[in-house]
Amino acid sequence: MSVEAKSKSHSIRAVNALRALIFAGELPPGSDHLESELAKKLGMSRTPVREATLVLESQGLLEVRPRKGVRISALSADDMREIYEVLTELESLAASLAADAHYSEQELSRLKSATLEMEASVAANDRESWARADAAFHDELVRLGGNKRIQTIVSNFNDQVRRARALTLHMRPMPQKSNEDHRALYEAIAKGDSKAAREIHWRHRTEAKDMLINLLNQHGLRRV
Amino acid sequence: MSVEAKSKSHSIRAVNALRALIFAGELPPGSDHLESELAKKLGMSRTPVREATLVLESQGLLEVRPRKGVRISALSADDMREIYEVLTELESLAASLAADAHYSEQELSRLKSATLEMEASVAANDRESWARADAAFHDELVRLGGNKRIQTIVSNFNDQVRRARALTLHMRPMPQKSNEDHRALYEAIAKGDSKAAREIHWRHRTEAKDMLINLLNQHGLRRV
DNA sequence: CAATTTTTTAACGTATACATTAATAAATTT
DNA sequence: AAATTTATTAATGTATACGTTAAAAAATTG
Repeated sequence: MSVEAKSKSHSIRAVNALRALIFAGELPPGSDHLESELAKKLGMSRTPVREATLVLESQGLLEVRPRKGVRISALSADDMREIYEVLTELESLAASLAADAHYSEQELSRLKSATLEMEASVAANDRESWARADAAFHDELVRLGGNKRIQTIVSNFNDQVRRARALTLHMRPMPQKSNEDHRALYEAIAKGDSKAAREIHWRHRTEAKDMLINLLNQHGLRRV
Repeated sequence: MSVEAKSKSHSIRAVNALRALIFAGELPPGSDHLESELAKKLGMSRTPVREATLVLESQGLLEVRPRKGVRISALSADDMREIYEVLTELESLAASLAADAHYSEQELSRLKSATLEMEASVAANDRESWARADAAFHDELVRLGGNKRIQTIVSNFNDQVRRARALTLHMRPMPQKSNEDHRALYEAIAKGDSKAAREIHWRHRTEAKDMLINLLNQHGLRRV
């Protein structure tokens, strides 16, 4: 039995299933879908589907447009800039908080191992594996920050830009510089230097934002 | 006919009505309420009420606890710290963005008038009026930042700490220093000095956070 | 034929009936 | 009487019926 099928309610299963369909590109950005279609596709009635769409709308993944169906969100370069501005700021805060927490090496081990994985991935020229380690690094960073609100917001926003990241992953040069940033950030956190941690990550994210937006523009990806 | 009654759907009216009941303290923090009770109170069926509770849950105002009713969120001092950390960071970013936008005096007029109102309120020893002007100032600041995502998050978080602010409004000394901060921030934005704008507002919010948390602790307000 | 009005259609919003299931109470056992 | 099992209750989760209403299609008018 799949994980989804174990979920208590159809409503929760609908949220997970719709997210999965969106991330898989089966419900592409900008496309419209009637409640009844989605209900049929998910094998349930409209009620739990409606509830799921409200939740996903509040997370910015789609928009409920009465009588026109739900529209899967399509982000412009400007939307991307807005989201990255917030991600930059909140992750930098998390980095600063993590440094102030004075974690032991033991407690920072997952952060460390993510940096090692990234370095190995770059050496092996494996972008997919690098992207997974990069995501793990950022997740762990935010977790170490210890602020649950930041975790929730960052998680939502990462969902929203997931497609754009996937699209541009193979357009980028191998992230050599990025790995140096991660290592420097790790050191700052281990030393408890919150000011440095904040600044290193802020620059790191700002550069990533500019890179992403330039790539989208260069490749004529108006909305993703 | 009231504004709420004009709203298209019962579902939207339920969201507004429940928010109003929460802010008015009629649904106090920590209290539980069955869907059917709320439906009866709002004069509609459970369906739109359920939809409203899902929306409000995603905004952090309540928690849906199956078979135990919805529980109105009660924030601890630590929750408050988390929320203020995020508010501090995002409003500071908004201040920085506003400065970078190089607005004209005309465009900054509402920000200016809010500072004047605050000064008049302090002179008149009128805390309620000061609080309204302060809220207007912060709203306008975030609006001038121009980032819609920041506006949404800040608005949600302000809703969550609204009760705590109201509770502590009359425990505070008259906000003399606060007005000086606002004036300095206005000047920094008018000059286009984004670094100063960010730092001034960051300190301002950090001090407000410490003040609020101290007041809650001193007065034994464990959860609000 | 264009513009307007009327009619039709169908998607949504809501109420309601019912199935499900967690929590409680009652009964039974030890 | 305590512990366990069984039965009951009631709140939720879901499906469905139906009224409402926006959009589309058809009919009418100028």
